[in-house]
Amino acid sequence: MASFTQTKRLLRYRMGLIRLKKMGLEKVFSYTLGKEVGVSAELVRKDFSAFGIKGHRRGGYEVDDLLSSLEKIFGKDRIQNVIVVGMGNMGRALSMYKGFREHNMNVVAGFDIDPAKLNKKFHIPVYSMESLGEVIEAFNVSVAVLAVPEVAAQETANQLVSHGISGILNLAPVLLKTPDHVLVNNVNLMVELERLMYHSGVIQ
Amino acid sequence: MASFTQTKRLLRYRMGLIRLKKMGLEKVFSYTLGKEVGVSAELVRKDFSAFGIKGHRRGGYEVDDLLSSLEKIFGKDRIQNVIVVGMGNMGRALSMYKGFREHNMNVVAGFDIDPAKLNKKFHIPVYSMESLGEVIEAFNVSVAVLAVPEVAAQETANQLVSHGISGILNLAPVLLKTPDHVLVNNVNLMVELERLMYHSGVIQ
DNA sequence: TTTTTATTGTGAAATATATAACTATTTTTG
DNA sequence: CAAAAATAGTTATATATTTCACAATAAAAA
Ligand SMILES: NC(=O)c1ccc[n+]([C@@H]2O[C@H](COP(=O)([O-])OP(=O)(O)OC[C@H]3O[C@@H](n4cnc5c(N)ncnc54)[C@H](O)[C@@H]3O)[C@@H](O)[C@H]2O)c1
Ligand SMILES: NC(=O)c1ccc[n+]([C@@H]2O[C@H](COP(=O)([O-])OP(=O)(O)OC[C@H]3O[C@@H](n4cnc5c(N)ncnc54)[C@H](O)[C@@H]3O)[C@@H](O)[C@H]2O)c1
Repeated sequence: MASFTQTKRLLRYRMGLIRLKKMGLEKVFSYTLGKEVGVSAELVRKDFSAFGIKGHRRGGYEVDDLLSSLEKIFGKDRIQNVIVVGMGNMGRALSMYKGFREHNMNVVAGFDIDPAKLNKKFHIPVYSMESLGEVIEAFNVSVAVLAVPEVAAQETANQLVSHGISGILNLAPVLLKTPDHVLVNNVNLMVELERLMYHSGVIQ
Repeated sequence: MASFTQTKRLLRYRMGLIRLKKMGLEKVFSYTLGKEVGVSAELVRKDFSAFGIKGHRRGGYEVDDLLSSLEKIFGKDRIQNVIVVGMGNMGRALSMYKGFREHNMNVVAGFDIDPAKLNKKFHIPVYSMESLGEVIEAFNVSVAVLAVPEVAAQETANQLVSHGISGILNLAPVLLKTPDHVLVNNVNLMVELERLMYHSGVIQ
């Protein structure tokens, strides 16, 4: 299977292609797309080649063909259901984000331990943690976004795993211990900001 | 200078060490810390070695020494001021996040183009874009978080650059064109979720 | 005190990732 | 129609990153 980094690029090509298509482009060259997403032309071609995506020599790639190939690779013909656990500042922001829906990811429900956060009339329904199993089954959910405080992250992850979740997008700044069949993708915004400061020369 | 990936690890060591210290640890071994943050023991040692951080043969590393070394490297003895541009769902969540302050990053102000979002009584003051230069200068800000819609991202980034910002944490799913002296760190949460789905075997 | 053990520090090897250089093919031009 | 130009596809090379292997050394045990 593709590497994690390569997958990231392919998904960015897809986003870039959607933009280019909106601007009226019907075909792209490797360097056009590369420039759009910040990747060298050679790497664009290599990535496509690795996935068996063909262009036309001297003619570039058909935008629609590329998009449908990528759509197939990433299962974008179907809608993927997702849940958000922890409906605080971050969880609410994510649950209201329109971008997910536009890319066929559907946040079907939120969960929280705090009774004050439970709300059936919110943008999406927010349930107590007891309903986790039920909702996961009903909506055939296998991926969850974890947005609970650091101290609760591991315990909550355990609950998710025990209810059959196999992918966690973890926003808490802590490493989760999970079984091998569960994949965790950590996004640590503090670290992202801190290293930006360091490398942009703000420090010292 | 260190690579971007290495810096990320060092910052995660720091967070892990803070946790371990809270749990009462006074010294750590490379494999203890490695386990805490998900890095091999060898790499932990190499990273420290690369920054001239010394441990004790057979005695591990002193937690306090490590933390103060890392604090020095990342300028954590001073408070770094940050602004958030785009006070929508994501911008507001970030501006209210306590974690930044706990790690000596201070979100001093928010900015928005929408008059309805302007508010001096919010958790942080929210200004119109006209005040950008003034606030950046007053608080000596060099790093900004960009949380405006995709279509406005490039234009807004240009404004930031023209006011002297040299680091941008970009949350919009688009590549920004900036001069060489400006560093952009892109965090694309959609791509992070999509590739989690792909690699966790949800797709197909 | 000597031996054993545990752990750091680091050079060598392996692996992964990206770039460069080249070939093949198609289109365009003269 | 032949030559030139442009671009995909691919192989070779370079660079970056991680792991392996082990010497050095300090602490603990005998
Ligand atoms: N807000 C941000 O901008 C931001 C930035 C970077 C990282 N993060 C991380 O994202 C996570 C969420 O941050 P936040 O600012 O939204 O926090 P928050 O405190 O606003 O919200 C956390 C929510 O989780 C709920 N919760 C607590 N324990 C729970 C449990 N055991 N089970 C289910 N729900 C539980 C709380 O009731 C609350 O609603 C944290 O780990 C934080 O470190 C947030
Ligand atoms: N909300 C999320 O969970 C989420 C997730 C992933 C990515 N993002 C990205 O983060 C960015 C912000 O998302 P959001 O959900 O907060 O959007 P939002 O629409 O809720 O907020 C955007 C804010 O930016 C302001 N704005 C618009 N144009 C501006 C301009 N030219 N200058 C200054 N301010 C301007 C708007 O008034 C609004 O307040 C988007 O690029 C989005 O794609 C958001």
